[in-house]
Amino acid sequence: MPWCLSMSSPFRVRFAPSPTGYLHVGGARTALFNWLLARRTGGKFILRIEDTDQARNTPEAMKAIFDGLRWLGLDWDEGPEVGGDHGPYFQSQRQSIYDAYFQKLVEAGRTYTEENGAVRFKFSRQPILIPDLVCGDVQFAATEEPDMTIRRPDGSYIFHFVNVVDDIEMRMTHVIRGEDHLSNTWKHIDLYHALGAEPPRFGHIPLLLNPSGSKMSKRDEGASIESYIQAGFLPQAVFNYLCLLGWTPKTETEKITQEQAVALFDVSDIHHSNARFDMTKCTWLNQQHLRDLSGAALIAHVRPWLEKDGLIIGDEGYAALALESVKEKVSMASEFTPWVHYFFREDFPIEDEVMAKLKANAQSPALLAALSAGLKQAASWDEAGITAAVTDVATEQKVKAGALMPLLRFSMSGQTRGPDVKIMIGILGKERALARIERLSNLL
RNA sequence: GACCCCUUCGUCUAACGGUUAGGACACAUCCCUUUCACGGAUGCGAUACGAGUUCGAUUCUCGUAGGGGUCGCCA
Repeated sequence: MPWCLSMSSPFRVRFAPSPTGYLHVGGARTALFNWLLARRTGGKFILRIEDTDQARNTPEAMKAIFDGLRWLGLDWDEGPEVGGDHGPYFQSQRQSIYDAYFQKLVEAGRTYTEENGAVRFKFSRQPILIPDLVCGDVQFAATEEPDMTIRRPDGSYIFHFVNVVDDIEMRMTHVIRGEDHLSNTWKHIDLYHALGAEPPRFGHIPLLLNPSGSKMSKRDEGASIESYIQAGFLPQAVFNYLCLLGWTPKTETEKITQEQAVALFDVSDIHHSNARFDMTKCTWLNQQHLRDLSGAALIAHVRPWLEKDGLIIGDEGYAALALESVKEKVSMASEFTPWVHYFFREDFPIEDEVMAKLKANAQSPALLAALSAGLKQAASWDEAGITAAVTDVATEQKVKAGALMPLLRFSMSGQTRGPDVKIMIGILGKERALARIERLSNLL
């Protein structure tokens, strides 16, 4: 049994972003691991907005955080738009709480005021041990750093202070965060002790690096969650890929569902070293998940991109067949259009390559005419009936059936790539198929 | 500069003292095939370096090098 299930009190973990940009992929993964821990243990996942820096906060950034987390399926049990017993969940609304805790520190004699009014916290200057869930015991010697400022001259508080106060007030039991915080954690523990509180269990997860090995920055491909939404990724695929960066589920395949991740997650399995981001593998995983979609779900996922490209989905049953016929050939929602556009319009272009191939063979017009006549006689308009009709034409024209297939493909789609020809013809229907052979013949 | 974390194929990783160091992505070749893809097969390819402990180190210890992080009146 994982260590986490043997503990009695319910876990309380949080994600505490500051709304100063977009939702960063590294932050999303931190949120993901916290969420997994909560869901795995039946605990609570809390969202807290650290918006103490009024100058840099934006409503857009706040929306990006909410949208991004929800898109990934990381729902929070307490926090903005949800509520909870430990609110408010915006630091900008918790000034009085901070004032009260600050007073405790003053009374304990652990503060002093600078000439300009800023207030510093007196470090205990004792060695401090961090029993880290991921890194193990990390020992910091008594510090020689200057005491830490916790309150500005204007009365507002610094990150380290509000972060600790909120984690105490919100009853956090575990803090899973990026390893970039490890070097400051002893300061937080010092604060917990000064406030007479028991520190939570810490777990510092490795950082996400870009392909060249440095910390993911704003400009790096895939840095914002929004970019995945816009690129046509499936949230379950991005969720899956993020799981794989820093953690290995003990499964046969790397493709896992959210449910599997929840069932298998264990903090003690989190890796110790940083991981580089690989968009190619993320894309591959998207393809794997895309194949699981069908019918209405597939249409819902792809529709925005088809409509953006001017294609109109009429009958959903027809559209589902069209999309399913090519879903294994693409890896992203944004890639469907060139594979399916001819299903949704009659005026599709005929590629130059197609015309060249047709004109290179003097038999093309005769074969097209024969196919038209043969298909008109097809006993049934399904794969078997179409196959039989084409075979008959091939026999009669003394060619291999394989030689006729490209002609049909060209007629139906005007291009060289697409789904299986018989499937394609079946979906289009007899009337349209014959009309398209006619149309191509007239162009020769 | 001080302190902290890390180091297995190009990338993500498996191995918790004993394996011909395994898998996935990528790449290459082949098979399948009307196209593209999927699928299947094969190939390519790694324990940073140096000591030590041990019968035996990818695994434990130390050193070196390299990478990352922290040291704000940012979060």
